[in-house]
Amino acid sequence: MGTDLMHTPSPTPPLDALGALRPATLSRAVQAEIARIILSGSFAPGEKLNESAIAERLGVSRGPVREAFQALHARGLVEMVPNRGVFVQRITRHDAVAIYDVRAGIFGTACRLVCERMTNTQSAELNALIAQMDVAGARRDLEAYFPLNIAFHTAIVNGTGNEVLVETYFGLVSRLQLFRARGLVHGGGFESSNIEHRAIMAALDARDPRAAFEAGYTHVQAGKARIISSADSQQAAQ
Amino acid sequence: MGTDLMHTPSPTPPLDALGALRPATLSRAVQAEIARIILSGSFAPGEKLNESAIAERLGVSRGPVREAFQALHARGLVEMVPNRGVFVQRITRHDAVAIYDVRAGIFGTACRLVCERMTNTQSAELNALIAQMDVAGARRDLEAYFPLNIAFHTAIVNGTGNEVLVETYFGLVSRLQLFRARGLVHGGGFESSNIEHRAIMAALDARDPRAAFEAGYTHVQAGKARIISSADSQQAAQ
DNA sequence: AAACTGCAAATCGTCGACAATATGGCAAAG
DNA sequence: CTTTGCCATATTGTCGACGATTTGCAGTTT
Repeated sequence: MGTDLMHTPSPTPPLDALGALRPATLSRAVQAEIARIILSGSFAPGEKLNESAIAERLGVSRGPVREAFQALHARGLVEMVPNRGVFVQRITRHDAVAIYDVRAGIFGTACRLVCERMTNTQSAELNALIAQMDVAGARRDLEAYFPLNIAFHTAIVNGTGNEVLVETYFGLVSRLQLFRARGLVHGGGFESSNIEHRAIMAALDARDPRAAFEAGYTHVQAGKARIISSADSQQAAQ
Repeated sequence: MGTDLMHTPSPTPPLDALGALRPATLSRAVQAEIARIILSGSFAPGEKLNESAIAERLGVSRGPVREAFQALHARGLVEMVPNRGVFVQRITRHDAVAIYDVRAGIFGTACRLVCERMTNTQSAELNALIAQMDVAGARRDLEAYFPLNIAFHTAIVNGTGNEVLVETYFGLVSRLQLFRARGLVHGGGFESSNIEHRAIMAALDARDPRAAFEAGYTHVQAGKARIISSADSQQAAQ
């Protein structure tokens, strides 16, 4: 009787108001936990993740762990080989370059989109962050500069109001954390970084979408160059 | 003994040469099948997908179906509500606009990246496709024009050699198919479309990356305007 | 000594069953 | 007649177990 899956007249649309916020389901919790561990760098890249071991460690069955693996694979954090298992995604320099190029395009696009709908409040917020970064930069206070830098980028990306863009952008950032987790010093040249932030801000305040894209794109590309060269030197020194 | 998952010395790197090409695992096959059915438009948007029913129909257990659902959720094709089930993703006009904006940024970036490393062979291939589209356009032969149009875009995206960009782009395209599957006539104004293709080509041949981005971005934005207005008129007529 | 073959252990893929949660209908109260 | 609470049903979430595939080792052969 109920197996006619072709013509169910869609009785109840989901209409999930008030969003699914909490990890009510166990799989979600497992996924969040494994993602946290991976991004913290506790697993070596390419390391095998044993289903049974993780299930036992988390006190759950293998089912939720397998579902969590699927989600992590979609996020690009693990690699799945049939009949072999899942491995922490191995990010080569080549991969990192590819991710950065896409991120540059996405972030530039975010700048462009924000430029077309920016409110005075948003502009003030961004300017305030730049000012704070100037202060932190003058003090060479990396611990203060770094979260401000992230907040600046996040404000622009979220400012688009484009949920797809937000998801795509942070997905790429997650994968790059996988690269940074190799023990990368990511401090080099943050003096020039805030100069680029001001260039973005200038294009935004000028309401020039094309210049905004260009400034955002260039900024990420510059960041790519800094990170990649840093990784190369570290790799050579190793 | 074997439960120490923190310090396995990563004995065998995956190194999956010769790639995982075919759905050796059952879950992959199930995922591919469900994705095919969804993208074919056989399911109404927002329709509930019953695990047991699909499992029985495909002759498998519920496990592989659940894993397939996870993957489909990551691809943005279904929505998962805890303790309620999974539903075919409902794409509103607002969502479609958001996806198109991101796709525009990605495709523009693809044009820019291709521009920086384009070979003569690639240029010739793209020009050939444009010529063929001219022929099909003159004949008003939509059946011939459409696959050529897809081939043109695909050639540019693949031409970047950036695997992350390729995945991201086609992921967005999949979601848009979900929007088109609502029974959208997507033929409107393909005369202007090939003019835009020539603009992209001109920027590529001129080796002007910024112009290439702009041409690609504008092209997708124009396509967005065509589809969205078409959807609006159809929705109004309904 | 090196390489190949076969076996045994481990791990993944899949399955059926039980428990928890949501859905829809029915009855009773207002 | 409407509304509210309860209960039967259906469906999802989770679990433990069985079969299939891979891996590593031991023994044998050239």
